[in-house]
Amino acid sequence: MFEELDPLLHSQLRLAVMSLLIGVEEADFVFLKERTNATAGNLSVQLEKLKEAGYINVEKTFQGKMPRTVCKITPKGIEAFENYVKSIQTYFNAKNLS
Amino acid sequence: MFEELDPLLHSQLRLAVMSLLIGVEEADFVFLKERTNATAGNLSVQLEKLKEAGYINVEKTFQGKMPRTVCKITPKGIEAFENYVKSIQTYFNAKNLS
DNA sequence: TAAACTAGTTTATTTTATAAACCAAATAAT
DNA sequence: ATTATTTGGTTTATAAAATAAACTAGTTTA
Repeated sequence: MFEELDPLLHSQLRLAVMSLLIGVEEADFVFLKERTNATAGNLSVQLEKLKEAGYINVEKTFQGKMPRTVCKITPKGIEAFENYVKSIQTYFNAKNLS
Repeated sequence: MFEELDPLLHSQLRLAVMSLLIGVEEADFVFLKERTNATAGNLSVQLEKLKEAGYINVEKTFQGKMPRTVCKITPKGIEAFENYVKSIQTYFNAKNLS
């Protein structure tokens, strides 16, 4: 009856990050940090997990002399996100099912 | 931008329980256990948390000689559930916002 | 009357989430 | 020029959650 909710996405911060990344070509650490209101430490940890899972790519570059970490959602990440959305919707509609 | 997700509902099992309870007048422990596929221990703990939060009422009765634990969602629980659904939807639509 | 089942609760363990502390380099102030 | 502050992070420690395993109390069945 209730589908498993992908534990990698069932996390407030990781879900927020994925929600942002799915709407843009790419986004850097600072942008994600500002938009999600996360602490840098927490964001760093959660980005690593999303990367580990193959849901995002993380590229470290330099912008002038300052480091820049750019993130981009992968096809696998898009699929996982869409699947998560579908799965959790079934919870919300549970009362309509047998 | 991203609303807080009620941590009491942002839990797979508690969300499943609330999804079930919102659709019925009441439900007992055994029913909830079967529908959610939870272990009894886990369900017991999570029901206690929902009760603590005032999201459900739990009544212990007897059915013949056997104990029976009946759960019922409260108005506060209904409100919290609807609010959670609304909040998480904003994540899914983040790409449409500024 | 012993074995197995029902309906749970309590406790212990593992996993997560999160913040706090830290680091290296860049820039600004004195 | 050297000290302070800021930027852009990572690592580590702690608190909270989820979960399973073990246990309890009573019932039914063999």
